[in-house]
Amino acid sequence: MEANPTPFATQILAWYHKHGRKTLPWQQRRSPYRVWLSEVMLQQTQVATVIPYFERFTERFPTLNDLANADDDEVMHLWTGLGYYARARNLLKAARQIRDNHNGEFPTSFEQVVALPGVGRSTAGAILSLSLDQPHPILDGNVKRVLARHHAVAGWPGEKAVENRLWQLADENTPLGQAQAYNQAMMDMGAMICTRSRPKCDQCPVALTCQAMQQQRQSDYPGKKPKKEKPVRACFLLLMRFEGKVFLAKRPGAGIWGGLWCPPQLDTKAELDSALQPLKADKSPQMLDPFRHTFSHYHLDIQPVLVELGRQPEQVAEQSAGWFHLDEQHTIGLAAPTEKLLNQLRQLG
DNA sequence: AACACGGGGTC
DNA sequence: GACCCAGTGTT
Repeated sequence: MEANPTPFATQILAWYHKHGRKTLPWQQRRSPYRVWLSEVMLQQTQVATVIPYFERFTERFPTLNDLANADDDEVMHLWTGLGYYARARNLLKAARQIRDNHNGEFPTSFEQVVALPGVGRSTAGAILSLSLDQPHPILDGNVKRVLARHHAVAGWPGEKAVENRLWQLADENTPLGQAQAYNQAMMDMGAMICTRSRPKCDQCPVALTCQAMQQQRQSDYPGKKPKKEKPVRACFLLLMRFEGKVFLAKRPGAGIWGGLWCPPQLDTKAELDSALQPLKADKSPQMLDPFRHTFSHYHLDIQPVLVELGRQPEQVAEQSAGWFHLDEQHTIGLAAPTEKLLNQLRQLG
């Protein structure tokens, strides 16, 4: 960390004061709680997507304590569609830790913040610098791209050596007394100027010293992740409908769609058949349009199967499962494909 | 269809 | 530390 801004930081700060973003929702009524929530939502997710989620979330849970006392399903419900649902589970876990171990006050030391579930080095630095102007560097995807290009850091940032070099550059350039403005500036630079494709180098405040620009190799930095073939898996999702209600079961906390409500998933035709066997169906099961859902590490080809039931099976005893009215308000978390399927059912009538 | 995006968990 | 896991929007 530098007491005096480097020439690079000076240019970045000057650009920020003229062109940076200062009206994002989490930049208003700035607090560690609001910045933490925004930073967790912004992990893997773009600003434009996050804004409406952030607004809904903070309206429902204005304070850390409101979140700590929230119902799990309601938190997952407000996260529906954002993806990476472990983030929401960690968020709630962290809120309860703060309530129980820190008297409900958001911790202000780096060690305490980075110890919260779902908060790593970069997110902890962002929370403390953006909300309290503490001097910590950050290294999110935007900052990585700006630094990798400016200093021509070759290689994929997922490799430890590359990541270490980028952290070193981030640390060296973060000005001690202006970490808040500088870190926000670097994120804005990555989002607005030094974009992944077609960077706006003509508007860049540090173009003159940019190594990638000098080599005309902007698109070579940062290095790309080595690609692996994604395996394809397939499953059936069983949509049982009875009097406008559909059957959903809550998935276990670990694994895909953890903590979300989902129609029964059958991995083979045999499993599907035995699931259909005991049902009193009005008519034969109907195959809906199949579609592909891609996770970070595999493709899932989903064949939805709709069964209209003549009566409601007595599975009520089962915990964490139940019948949900398609046309009534609910406060449970759904994965994006589940939401899509329920909307299809509403359309089908 | 390929790509990008921080952190957790497990060994 | 090295490795695997996790969803969605953009390009």
